[in-house]
Amino acid sequence: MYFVEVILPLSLAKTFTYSVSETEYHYIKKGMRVAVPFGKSKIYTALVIETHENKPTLYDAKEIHQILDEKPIVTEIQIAHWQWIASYYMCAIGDVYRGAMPSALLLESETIISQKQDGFVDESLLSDDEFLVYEALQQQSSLKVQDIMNILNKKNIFPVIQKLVDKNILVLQEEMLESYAPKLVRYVKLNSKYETNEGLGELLEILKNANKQKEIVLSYFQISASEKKPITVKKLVEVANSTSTIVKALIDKEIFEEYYIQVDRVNFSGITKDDQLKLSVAQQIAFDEINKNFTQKEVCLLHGVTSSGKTEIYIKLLEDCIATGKQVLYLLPEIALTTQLVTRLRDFFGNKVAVFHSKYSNNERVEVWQKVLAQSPNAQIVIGARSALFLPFSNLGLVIVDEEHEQTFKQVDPSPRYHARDASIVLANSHKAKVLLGSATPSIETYFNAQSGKYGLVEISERYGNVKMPEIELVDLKDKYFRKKMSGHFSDTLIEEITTALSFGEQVILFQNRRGFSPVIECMTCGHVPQCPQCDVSLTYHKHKNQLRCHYCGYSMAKPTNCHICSSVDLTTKGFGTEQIQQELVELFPNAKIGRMDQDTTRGKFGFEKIIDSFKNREIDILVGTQMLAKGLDFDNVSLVGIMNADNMLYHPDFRAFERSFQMMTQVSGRSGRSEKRGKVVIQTYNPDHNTILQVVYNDYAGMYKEQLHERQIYNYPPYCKLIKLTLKHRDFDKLKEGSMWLYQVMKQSLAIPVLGPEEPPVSRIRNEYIRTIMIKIPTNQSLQGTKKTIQKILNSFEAVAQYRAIKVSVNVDFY
DNA sequence: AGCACGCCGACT
DNA sequence: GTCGGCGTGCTC
Repeated sequence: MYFVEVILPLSLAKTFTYSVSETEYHYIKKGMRVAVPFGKSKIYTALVIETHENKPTLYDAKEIHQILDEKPIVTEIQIAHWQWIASYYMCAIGDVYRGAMPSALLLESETIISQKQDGFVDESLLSDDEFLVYEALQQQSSLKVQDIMNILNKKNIFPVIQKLVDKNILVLQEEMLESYAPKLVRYVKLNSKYETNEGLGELLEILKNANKQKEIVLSYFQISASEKKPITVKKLVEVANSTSTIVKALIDKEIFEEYYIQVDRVNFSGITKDDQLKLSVAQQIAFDEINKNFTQKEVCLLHGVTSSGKTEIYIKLLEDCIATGKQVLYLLPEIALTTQLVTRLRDFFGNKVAVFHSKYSNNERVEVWQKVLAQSPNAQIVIGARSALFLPFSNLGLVIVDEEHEQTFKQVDPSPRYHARDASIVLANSHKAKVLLGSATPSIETYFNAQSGKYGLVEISERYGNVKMPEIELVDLKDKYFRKKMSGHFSDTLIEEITTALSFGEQVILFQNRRGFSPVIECMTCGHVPQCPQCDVSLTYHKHKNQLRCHYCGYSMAKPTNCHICSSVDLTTKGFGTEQIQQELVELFPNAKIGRMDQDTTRGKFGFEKIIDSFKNREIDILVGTQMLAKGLDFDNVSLVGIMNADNMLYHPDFRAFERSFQMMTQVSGRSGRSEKRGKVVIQTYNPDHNTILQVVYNDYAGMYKEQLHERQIYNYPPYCKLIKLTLKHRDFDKLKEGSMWLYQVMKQSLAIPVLGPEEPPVSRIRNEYIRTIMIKIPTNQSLQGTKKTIQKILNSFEAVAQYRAIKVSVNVDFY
C-alpha cells in the first residue's frame, strides 16, 4: 500500500492522502503535480509534498487520477517556505499553493455535457428546460456547465441535467483543460522534390496560371538566397505582400511543407551596452560597506536620499552575485516601475534578466517559472513584483527589495496576506542568501531593526552628481484664504512658481492625495450627499463620464439633476480630486499641456507607461497625479513639485499616518531637481508648524524616526509589538455585532494581552456586508507562535458556535 | 471552492 | 402538493 500527501489549491488547511500504485510510488517525487479526484465530481491539480506507506485508518484513500509532471516543478525549499507563510500569516496551505503557482499550472476539470450516441429521444417527454438543452446539443456536440446556465438563464441547472442523464439522453465527462500552450511559430519549406532544377521547371509549369502563388514561391527563393535561415510564414507573406490563405493553398498542393518551432515568449534579444559602470565616491563607499555588512549580517538596509543613485549600487551587487553563478531576485513595489528598470538592467545583463509580475499573461508566467526552475542563465536575474518571490529558485544568492517601505509589498486580498519583504527575508535565509533593502524613507520597523543591529545599515546622504536636495517652501493655506490669495486650490505662490518653471521650459508635477479627497455631490438645500446603496460611503463624482461611482463595489449611477431627498436642483461638488485640479489648471495656464495620472487614466496594460513616456518626452508640461507619482520614477527635467494639500494624509486614523505622510511627501519632493539646477517644492498646508511637515522640509528622517518611535513605544505599537487584525463580515448587523463581541470577549479572556475592539471601521459596510474589526497586540516578549496557535483555537471554537458560523472571519497578520 | 443534503416559503 | 431558495457540512 502506497500513499501520497498532497496540497489542494483550495482554501483548506489540511493535506489529503491518496493511494498510488507501486510503480507510481517509485516514480513520484515531492514537488510533482498529480491530478486527483476531489469531492463528488471535480478533478484538481494537487501538489505532492510527501510519499509514505501509512494507510489512513478513518477513510479509504482515493486513487490519484494521473501524474502531471516528469520532474518536480516545486522545490523542497519552496514547500517549506509555503508552510512557513501559512503558519506565520495564519492562512491555509492551499491558499499559499494557489497564490504561488502560475494559474496555468493549476489545471481544473470541467464538466462536459454531450448527447449519448445511440439513445432514442422522445421529444414529447421532455420538459421545456430539458428540451432547450437537447436542442442546443443538436447544434454543437458538447456543452459546458456555463453554456447551459446561459441557455436556461438560471443558476441551478443540475436537476435538469440529472433528469436528462436518467432518461439516457446525456452523458457527462470530466475534462482536464491544459491551459499552458507553448508558443509555436509556423515555418514553411519547399517540398524536396522541387529542389532540383527539373523540379523547379515542373513547379513553374504547375503555377503558370496561379500568379499569386507564383509570387509567393519566387519570394521564397529570394529570401532563402539572401539568408540561410528557416522561413516563417509571417515573413514570407510580408515579403511577397500576399496573404496566408495563398500560402495555405500551396501547402495543400504539397508544394510547401509546414512545420512549427516552439519559441520563448519571454526572451530578450537586444544588445547589451559595454559601458563600464562607474560608481561615484559615495556610491563606492556604500557598496564596500554593504559587502562588509554582508560578512556578518544576513540583511542590510541601504538608506540613501532620493536620487542618491541606489540603482547603480544594486547593479554592482548583481554583477558580483551572478558572477558566482547564483540567482538574484529583485523585488519592486509596482509593476509600472519594472519597465524603466528592466530597460536599464538589460543594458548591462542582456537576456540574463527575466521579468515576472501579474500583468504578464499566464503562458508567459509559466515560461519564467520553468526557466527559473531549470536554473536557466536566461533567468538568473528575476525582476518582479511581490509574487516573484514564489518562483522555484534553487540557488538564490541575493535578494534586493527596492523601495522597501512601500505598502504594496503586503498582499491584503486574497489570502495569503503575506508581506513580500518579510517573506523574502525568510526565503533568503533558507537559501543562505543575502538581502538588501533599499529606500530613501525606510519604514520605522526596518530602520528599528537596523538601529538595533539586527540588520546592517548603510547610509548615503548626498544626491548623485552633486545635485542639491530640493528647496522646500511651505504655503499657509489659512493665511492665503484669509488674504484672498487663492485661485481655486492654487495659492499665488504656487501659481508664480509654476509660471516660472514653464517659462524656463521645465516640467511640473502636482501631487494630490486621493484619500478623503474624492469629489462628492452635495445638495445646497438639505446637505444630502448621495450614498452607495450597498456600501457605507458617499459616491464620488467622475466628471468625464458625468456619473457617480462607488470606489468599493463599483456601483455607478448617472449624475442626478436634483436632490433625491428634497428635490432641490441646487447641487454642488465638494472635495477636489485630480480631475478638478486639471480643470483649474486649464483655466490658469491655457497654453500648457496638462496630463493626469490616476486610477482612471492608467487603466489598461500600458496606460501607466504611456503617460510616463509622454511626460519624459516632454509632451506634457504639468503632470497631475496621485500616489503613483511617489514611486521612484526618474524624470530629469522636473524643476517644481507642488503638493496641493498636505493635511489630509496627516490626519488619518492610523498609527502610521505621520510616517506615511513623511514618506509620501519626501518621495514626491524627490522627483524635483535631477540636473544641475536645484529643484523646488511647494507644499500647501493648513498646518505649516506641524512636526512631520517640518521634518519633510528639513529632510530630517532621523528626527521623524525618533519622534515616531517614541510614540510607538508610548502607545504600544510596532516595532514594540506585533499586530493581528481580525475582520468579521456578515449581512446581518445584529448577528455580526453579537458575534464580534463574543469573539472579542473570548480573545480578551484567554490571551492576557491587549485586545482592542470590536471596532466599526470608517467604512462599515461594503457590498451589503457589515464589517467589524478586532485588533490583537502581541508584545515582543511573548511567543508569537504560541499566541497564534491560541488565536487559531479560539477561531475554531468560534466556528463551532452554530449561530456565528456564517460570520466570515479573515485574519491579517502584520496588517500595516 | 464546489456540491449535495435538508429544511422552509411561493407557486400549479 | 412540488419547485426551488439558501443555510450547513464534507471533501482523502
